[in-house]
Amino acid sequence: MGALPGFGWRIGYLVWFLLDWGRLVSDLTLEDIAKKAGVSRSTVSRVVNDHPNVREDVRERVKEVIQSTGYQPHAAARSLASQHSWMVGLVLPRNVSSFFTDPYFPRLTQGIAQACNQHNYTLSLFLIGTKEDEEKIYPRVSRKGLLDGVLLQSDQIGDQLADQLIRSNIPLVIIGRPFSNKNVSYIDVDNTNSAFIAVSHLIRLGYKRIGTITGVPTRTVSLDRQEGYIKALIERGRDIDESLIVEGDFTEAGGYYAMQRMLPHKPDAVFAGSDTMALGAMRAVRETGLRVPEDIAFVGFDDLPLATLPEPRLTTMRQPVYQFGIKAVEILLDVIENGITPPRRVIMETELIIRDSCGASRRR
Amino acid sequence: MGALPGFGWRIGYLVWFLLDWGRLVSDLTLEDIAKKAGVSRSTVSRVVNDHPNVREDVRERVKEVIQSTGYQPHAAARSLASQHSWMVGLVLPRNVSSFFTDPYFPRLTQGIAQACNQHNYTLSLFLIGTKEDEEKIYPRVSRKGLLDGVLLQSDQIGDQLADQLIRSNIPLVIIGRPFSNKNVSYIDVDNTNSAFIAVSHLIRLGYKRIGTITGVPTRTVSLDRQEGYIKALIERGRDIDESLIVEGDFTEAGGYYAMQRMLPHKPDAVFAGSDTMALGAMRAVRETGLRVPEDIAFVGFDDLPLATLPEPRLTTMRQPVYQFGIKAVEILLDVIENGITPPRRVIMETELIIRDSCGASRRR
DNA sequence: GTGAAAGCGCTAACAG
DNA sequence: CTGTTAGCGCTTTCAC
Repeated sequence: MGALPGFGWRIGYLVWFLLDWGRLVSDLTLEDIAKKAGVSRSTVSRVVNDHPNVREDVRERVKEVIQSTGYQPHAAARSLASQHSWMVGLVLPRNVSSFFTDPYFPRLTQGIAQACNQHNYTLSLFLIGTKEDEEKIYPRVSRKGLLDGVLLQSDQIGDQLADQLIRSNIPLVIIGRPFSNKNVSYIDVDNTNSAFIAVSHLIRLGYKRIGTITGVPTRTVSLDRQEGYIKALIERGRDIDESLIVEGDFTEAGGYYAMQRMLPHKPDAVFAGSDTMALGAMRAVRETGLRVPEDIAFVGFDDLPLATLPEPRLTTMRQPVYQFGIKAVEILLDVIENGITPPRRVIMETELIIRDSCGASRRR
Repeated sequence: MGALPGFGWRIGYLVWFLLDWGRLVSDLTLEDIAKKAGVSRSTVSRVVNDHPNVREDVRERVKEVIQSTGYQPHAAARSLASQHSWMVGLVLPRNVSSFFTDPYFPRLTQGIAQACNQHNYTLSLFLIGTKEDEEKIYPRVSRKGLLDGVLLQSDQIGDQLADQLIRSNIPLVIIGRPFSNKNVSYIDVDNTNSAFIAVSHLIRLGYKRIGTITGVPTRTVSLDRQEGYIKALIERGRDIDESLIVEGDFTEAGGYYAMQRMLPHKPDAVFAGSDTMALGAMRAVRETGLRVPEDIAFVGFDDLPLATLPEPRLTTMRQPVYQFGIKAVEILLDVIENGITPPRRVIMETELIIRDSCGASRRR
């Protein structure tokens, strides 16, 4: 080919044509850049990856060529050669029927996405919608050469995926307290203690018949918060009235119906397992003509933006949902990049935000 | 090495040790499977990819080996060789401050994720959080060898990313009506006509001072719905009262404040640009002691689950948000797999869902 | 500091 | 129908 200058010229012509034309603007390879900069592939690779061993002027020259051509390394090629994809997966389970009903998950996702942006990782989202999805999820997530690590929202009891992922040894951080796995990194708040504090607050305000709306009983978050509720009552020598413990499902509607079931048992205060359920419950209360907090006081959990909106602003246990996401990614990347082995448990702080719905101001 | 049987044995030993041990369970390559099945790499590749040209019994044998070893092809290697990653990106812009406030986006995302699962594509999520993200987003999304195509929620005026992506020639489907680009595939509803119908409904019910809460004026969806509102009024010979057109931002709080600004101008009905804003607006109305729909009637837009919850159930223009996601993926995969070139525009159907907030029942 | 060379694990002609 | 042979574009020793 070197013997055919005319041919070489035609190639050049073709390339520039394509360069001006769109799609192929950057269909250049390391090789091409190397040629243009008068160095070898290795050197270009080094400057692309910020390796130290490159003379400063050479580095500059190469960088200029990269700039002017808009060269970008081929993601798959790089992954294959380096065994590192710079991608992490976020897996959200099926039971999360509340995914688009409860702002919790969007908020969490936002935090995670933000952290991924910051660290230049690509985020893959695995939403498990159907039972079939659930069965096919493991191979999809664990496929070799796809993800460097995975974030799994999993506090479901008997979560198979969590077990499989742990066994697979892929870097993993669980969001929420896993039910039965001891040897995983996870991030959570102390739900039991937080609930304890929330309910104690209601007790201190003098309420006598304090009920609770729990989440689905298949998640540790529900169990933990319920446990905190019970502990708080017992610590003050109160009896536990089963009729004041009703089950919701973390949705607004769930809170609404749960409250309808609780109302006949005359609670004077309610600790709801989430803000969204608290909102639904308060709606049920209003519909019967009762007032919040005068007739029934409320404390929620989450402190999502919606908590401050409705008329009696919601007293609630704030948990740093967005920060969950940020932190979870940080832990995961630490494992990925530094191979930290011992599982880490991170418990984030919660804070009781006292507003109107608990009646604190009027009870003073 | 063939001359050192002892060494070979040790290798075998090592492999089985690892096989039992977790992470490396599937760190087998095509080559390994080929060896175990007594065929060549190509043949294994063929059965993995369901190519027809494989004898039935050979196919069975290979499949068995694959089953028993839990072999999975290496994603990056496959992408590199086939120039096809089986990944699509979903890009959600920054202006979508409402991402975790308005259930619209979670719902859309769900539809997209569902469709990706179905078609065995991996979904990557790009949430643009900060201005910096915005600047770095194009190279990240367009990186060679990463995505087969991208879904872009873009009806922002002057969306640079959309322009860049179009020029890059990567398969692209835009969700929403792009402001200035003619040559793209996109999927949307007819917002103008839908708003027209919604407002006409209010006119027909006899309301005289019909206001509207618009979305941010930088999105076509806001402009289109406002246009429909104006057209409906003009068609009936009504004057346009500027004081009855107020701007929200697609959040509950935005609707609330917008309504507070509109209230002094005494509307008797309101067309809100989204359900979420309608909810906020209705809250503002309630707080002043006025009733919905007796004093002020409402029609919303979206028909997200929350529309049916509050006391006067919301009359609203239903748009098939989840279906958007499904359909958008289908179009995108069509382009990816069949290289359909001419841009496609898909306009989905809307439907006016009449409930209580418009006062239809009492006006009859 | 820099380049040559050997893969990473797979797909896809091309022979046979 | 099956195996051989080239790569896909990049990283990474290993010499120099």
